[in-house]
Amino acid sequence: MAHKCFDLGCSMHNGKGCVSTVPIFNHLTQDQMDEIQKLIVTKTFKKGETIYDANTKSDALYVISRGRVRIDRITEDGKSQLIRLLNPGDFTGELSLFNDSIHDSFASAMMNTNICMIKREDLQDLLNRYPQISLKIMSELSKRLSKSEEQSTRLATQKVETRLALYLVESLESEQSTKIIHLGMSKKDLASYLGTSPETISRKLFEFEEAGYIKQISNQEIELLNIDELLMI
Amino acid sequence: MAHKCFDLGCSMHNGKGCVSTVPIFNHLTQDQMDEIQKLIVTKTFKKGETIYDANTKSDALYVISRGRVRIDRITEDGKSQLIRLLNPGDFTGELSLFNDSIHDSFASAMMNTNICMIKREDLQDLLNRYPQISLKIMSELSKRLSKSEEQSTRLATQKVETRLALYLVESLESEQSTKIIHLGMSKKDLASYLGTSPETISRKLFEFEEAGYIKQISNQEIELLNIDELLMI
DNA sequence: TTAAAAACTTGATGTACATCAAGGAAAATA
DNA sequence: TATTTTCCTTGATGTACATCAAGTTTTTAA
Repeated sequence: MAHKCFDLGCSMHNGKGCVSTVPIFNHLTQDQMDEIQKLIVTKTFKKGETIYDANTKSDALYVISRGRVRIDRITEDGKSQLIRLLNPGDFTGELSLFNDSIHDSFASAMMNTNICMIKREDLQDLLNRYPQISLKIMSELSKRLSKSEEQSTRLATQKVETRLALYLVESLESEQSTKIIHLGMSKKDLASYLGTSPETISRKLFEFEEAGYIKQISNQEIELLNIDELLMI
Repeated sequence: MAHKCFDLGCSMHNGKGCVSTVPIFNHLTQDQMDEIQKLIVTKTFKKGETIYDANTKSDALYVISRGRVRIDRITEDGKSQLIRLLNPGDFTGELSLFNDSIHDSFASAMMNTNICMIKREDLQDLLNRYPQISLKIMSELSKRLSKSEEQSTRLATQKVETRLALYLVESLESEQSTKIIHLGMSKKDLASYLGTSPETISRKLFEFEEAGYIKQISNQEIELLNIDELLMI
């Protein structure tokens, strides 16, 4: 489970750089991690800055070291959807890395963010020498594929209400004991992610609150009062 | 580009088995392919038979050798969606293979189908010795991820009309010269895949035909008459 | 600290699409 | 070939949700 990093005070930065903290590398020996660290270029992005654009062909693996990154997709006719949020330890850039293809989405920093970049050739070399890294990447890619397909199925078959309720409950799972979830994004972005409009999010949350299922504490904080009922929607 | 195999007369079967025909293995030397072939168990499934179920934990990679396979996802409340069709050369099973996780979807044969199966331990061993195979798998997984995210974005932002038009045009790309596409599935299944109802598919195709964009030749064959207009929808 | 810009809420209205129903066509099975 | 089953079509009706609009609050930036 990736360590969540919602505010600027939080940091995974340490003397060793980011290799030792990310799941795809931190299972290696110290010597191997030191070797990889030398190949890494760390870049800092300010809030709102673009990390890569759709239709560009940047050959690198991007690993989030500190901060938070959003991935958006643009349709043929200019609409956009938020498809993923990346927290420290997560990576992106795989499509243009393994496919001689251009990026099909764009990545931007949601707060001040540090990113570790490894060039395509360097990574290929690592993958050839340490097959374990490939296994980690395949594990991560297949998990993401599964989540993405689940999202498709929900968009295809469920009402907004249901998608929202499931989203709330699943957000809780990462933070234990307390029943307060931090959306970590605006409701406008949540609407985009769930394939609906901000107005509908607003109204549905109001309905949930009226029914006693949740309590809206602040714009991005929600307390879940009745998880069982939420799951029944 | 995978060789498409729509009817029973078509076959990729040959004396060497399926290793030499599938993209994730056919770049290896003959000796290596022969070695892999020995690890493979070939299974035959009749039309309609289940290959694996959701919630089972079968540790194998499934590579389609001959025939056609569908992957469906079931939601918490019992609705289902067709999410992928597999043709010869395609593989599945990766989630439970790389993650100690159970299948989150189920696979069934759409026609009589031959499948090559490799056990988890055997594959892990191969991946350790031939890192090239991992690269092919990562390439394939990231392409599928990209397609799945694109599908999400379309479901989230586009009208049924648009999704259908795009589907028709993109179906053509695999078959050159002629402008006739073979759906390869019932309209009921197409509706499920596109996140709509069979009735709506029926009506939209009728509208496309009325507008002169397409001609419905038979239930699963459609001639595209005006691709540019279809892309403008 | 104040001004400006986003984000959020709530109401009113419209529409794309689901669902139900029932007859007809095609496909599967015996 | 006959018979059953599944699939497809077309109409009628209902609804979940988008969109527009305008006021309000929160956040950001100067």
